[in-house]
Amino acid sequence: MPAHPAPTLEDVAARAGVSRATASRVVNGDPRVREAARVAVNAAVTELSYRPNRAARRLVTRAADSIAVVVPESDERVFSDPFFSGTLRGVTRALGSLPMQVVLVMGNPDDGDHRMERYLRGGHTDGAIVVSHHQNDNLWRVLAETQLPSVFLGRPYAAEARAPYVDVDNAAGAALAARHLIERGCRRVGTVTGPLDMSAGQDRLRGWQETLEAAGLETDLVEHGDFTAAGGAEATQRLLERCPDLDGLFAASDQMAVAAIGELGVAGRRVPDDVAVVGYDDSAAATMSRPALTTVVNPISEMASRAVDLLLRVMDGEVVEPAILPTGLVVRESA
Amino acid sequence: MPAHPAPTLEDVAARAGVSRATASRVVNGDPRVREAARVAVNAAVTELSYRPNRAARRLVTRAADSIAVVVPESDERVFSDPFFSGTLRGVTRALGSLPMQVVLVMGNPDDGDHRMERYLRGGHTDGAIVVSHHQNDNLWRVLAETQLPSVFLGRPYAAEARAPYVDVDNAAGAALAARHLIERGCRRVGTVTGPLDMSAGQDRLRGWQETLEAAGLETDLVEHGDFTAAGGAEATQRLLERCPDLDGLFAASDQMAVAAIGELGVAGRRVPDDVAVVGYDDSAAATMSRPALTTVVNPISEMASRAVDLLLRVMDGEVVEPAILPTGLVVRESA
DNA sequence: CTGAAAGCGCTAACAA
DNA sequence: TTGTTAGCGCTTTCAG
Repeated sequence: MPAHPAPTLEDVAARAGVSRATASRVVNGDPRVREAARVAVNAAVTELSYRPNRAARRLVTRAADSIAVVVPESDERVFSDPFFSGTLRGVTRALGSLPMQVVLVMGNPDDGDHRMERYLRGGHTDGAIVVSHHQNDNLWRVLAETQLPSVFLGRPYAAEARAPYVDVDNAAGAALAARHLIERGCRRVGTVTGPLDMSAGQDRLRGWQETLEAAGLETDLVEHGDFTAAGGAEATQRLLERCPDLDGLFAASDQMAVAAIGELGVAGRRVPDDVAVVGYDDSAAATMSRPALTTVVNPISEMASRAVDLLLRVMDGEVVEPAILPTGLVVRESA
Repeated sequence: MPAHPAPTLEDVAARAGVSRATASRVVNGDPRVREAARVAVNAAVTELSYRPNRAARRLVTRAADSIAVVVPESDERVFSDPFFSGTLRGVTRALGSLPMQVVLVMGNPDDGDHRMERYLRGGHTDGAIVVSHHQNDNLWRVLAETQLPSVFLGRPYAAEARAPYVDVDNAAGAALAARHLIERGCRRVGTVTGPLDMSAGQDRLRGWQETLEAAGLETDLVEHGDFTAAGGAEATQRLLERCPDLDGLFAASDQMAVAAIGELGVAGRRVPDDVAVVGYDDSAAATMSRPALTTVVNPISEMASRAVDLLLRVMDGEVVEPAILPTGLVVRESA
């Protein structure tokens, strides 16, 4: 076995004929070093293929170096919903060139396996962004207890969770969708909701409901979905059974909206002529769908950058306020 | 600003009235401590909400604590192909309760952005598992230069890459598929390949080719795909144009096979009656597809555990041999 | 511009 | 069973 102990800064310094301090300066790009010394050190570094020991460096600089993106969902969900890839991408981008690792922590805390909680309590990361928080996942409690700097992407469900968050006004977004449907002339407007143990699911339902009520329409056409295509398809079927003369539909995610359009097609309804459909997210699927989806904008990557921004500040010990981002409606073909 | 400096083991020890060493023992679960001391220390830990400093611990134990799963693909790809979620899940499982972080490093090295290389060279992780390595991604070179312990999941394309890997015999798998098609009576057998800048793509093509040749059949019906559904659909269309009497099809991934079945349906062909289709991966999509997919088993999660196993040993300084896992064919409805 | 020296917080012999 | 004592490899004053 290569009993080669990894070369240390000491070795580099020796080889370059300078002190450890000077070697350190060169390695870290400190300008106050003579050219000759710099060259010598750099040469030694490559010859020895020296790599600084992160732990040692970190111990003294006290620099943070990893944040967790926490997603209390099965890895299956995580990898099939574009929402998560968008978030992860946004986080990565926002971190830019900061030398910080992003650790993706997935897992369903419901099914007895407490790996996520253990991980978070283990102090393996310097901060956390919680992405798809549900009513019962207790994440806010764990986070509060460990005092791990953290921010929620999406308002936490529990009011006790006094953690900073970034969100959009989901109710307002849903209201936009409902209003568009009503103004289009729809009178039997249904909705396929998101998970109701998430604030986004609740808020979107509420926005739809209040808008319909204000217009004097019935709000009984509610079917529960879970943001996934499969869930959306089933919910649409149920809606169609209950109300064959449905003429407008608000789905709380694009994935569900696309599935709904498929289901509607199977049932012989034309979109938007027979049933107008509005989705939520303005994901890639919205433009690729036939007909293209009218949908509410969910600024995922902005939310991700804001979350990173907040988190960095929390890690700095700052006290920050929640951020609410604006939303809007994109009108395409489906409504 | 909570100018609170984080409590150290020293503080805990003081509060518990023991020495730092004893406190350390308690924190690390060393059994050789008196019950009273243990209780006192634990109390102090919670009161002070003490969390060990990882950097300090690591500095002395020299224990590794994070490995990268490197995927030179766009995040879009990564999040839409079940192969990657399977791999990631397998890696996570195999790591079990080892206190090691898994860092997902994605990115397309082709498009000028060298973040991945920088990251790898930055020494941010203690090892790497490279998942979807392409001919030109130069990963093996970077890895060799940095001497970062690493293993490839899938044989590296470049012969110069003398890194350990785990793989299945992709050619044998493809041969299984081709033979099944031939024995079924197919005479005009086409294939939709994977990316040909990956060893898996190449090997599967070769296995198909050799088997057809051995049976005295034509091997001209080759269309290039890229493992994705969209790529598979397009390739199938081209195949159908070139050869309307196609009666057998081997697709190098389940995603492409499912897309092919869809495309075949659009073109008025019945599966398997008019065209028999065999996929590759035995992913979840294979059982959900209508008709259910006959497909070659790709033991993703076993490969992932083996990769972890090898990597751990490489990180220990051991020299390891590549591992080749067995494969097989699962016959369902599509062929 | 450079070097000497002082730790960062922790674990692991070694003694007691 | 416990405490004492050395560092782990690095950065950073502080003198020179």
